[in-house]
Amino acid sequence: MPELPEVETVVRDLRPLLVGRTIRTVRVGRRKLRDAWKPGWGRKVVGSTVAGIDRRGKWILVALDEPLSLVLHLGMTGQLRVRPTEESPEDHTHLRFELDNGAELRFRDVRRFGSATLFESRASLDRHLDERLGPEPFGLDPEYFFNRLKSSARPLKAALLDQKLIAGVGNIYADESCHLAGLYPGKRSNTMTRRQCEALRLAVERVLTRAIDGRGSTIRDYIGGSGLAGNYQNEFNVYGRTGQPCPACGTAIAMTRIAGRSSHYCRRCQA
DNA sequence: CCGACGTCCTGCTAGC
DNA sequence: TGCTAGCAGGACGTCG
Repeated sequence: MPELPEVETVVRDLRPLLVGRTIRTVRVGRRKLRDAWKPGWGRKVVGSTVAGIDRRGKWILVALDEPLSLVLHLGMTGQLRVRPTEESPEDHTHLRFELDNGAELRFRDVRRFGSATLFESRASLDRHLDERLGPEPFGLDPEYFFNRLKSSARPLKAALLDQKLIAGVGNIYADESCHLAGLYPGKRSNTMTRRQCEALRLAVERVLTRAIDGRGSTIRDYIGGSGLAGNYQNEFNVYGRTGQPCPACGTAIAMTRIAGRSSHYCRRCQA
């Protein structure tokens, strides 16, 4: 579920609750996440103090005592929250990091597409991120964006979901960005003009910024690090609005399958 | 190399 | 009311 705005919200929510706290114990659930938490990591993490928490694309990076980093991905249904230790954990809670103040960080993920791993050097963390992620969408170089889009015949939708091209965009914000830019998500990316690339680049920035301002979007599972739901789902122009009127022109929003994902758009506004 | 598609997993719900 | 096929915000591997 969570795309960049949701991950950013989780990180901002958790920062004041985690930074400066020391990890006392780690408890691991039986069922495996996509990348299994390795036995032995718990021992390495205990006694570490959280130095910071940040985001890169949809990845959450928790800096511990040098050179350790806890790296989490929420997948489709991941939730990361701090709760009182005495409160019994919900089903599908896979990891619990007990802190030094009577609270614990909990990672819960119903579908288990998420992951939680420990990196033991700055170099290995950087390699992991560099192998998977392109630049962040904010302040993206227009020339880079244009060149990358021109070099591939895949649909725009596939390009926007490609984390190596831009980090952090997912299905919701790809659709919303295409609508704001007036571009059909199935349009071949190598048919884009410079002007269209620029419109798309700015649309992505604007949509993501507004979504962050709204604390992300809650469709079903998403909650922030403090347990609050997002609000941006109320601002959607196309996503999940099949058959409802386009806010710009009133035409019924259409839905189709592009790049293997449900894609929502306005036939009239987007070409 | 590229793009299309299947797969991982569980829970909810639309439709019968 | 009860059942089930299909779908869900992501990422990665495989196939042609």
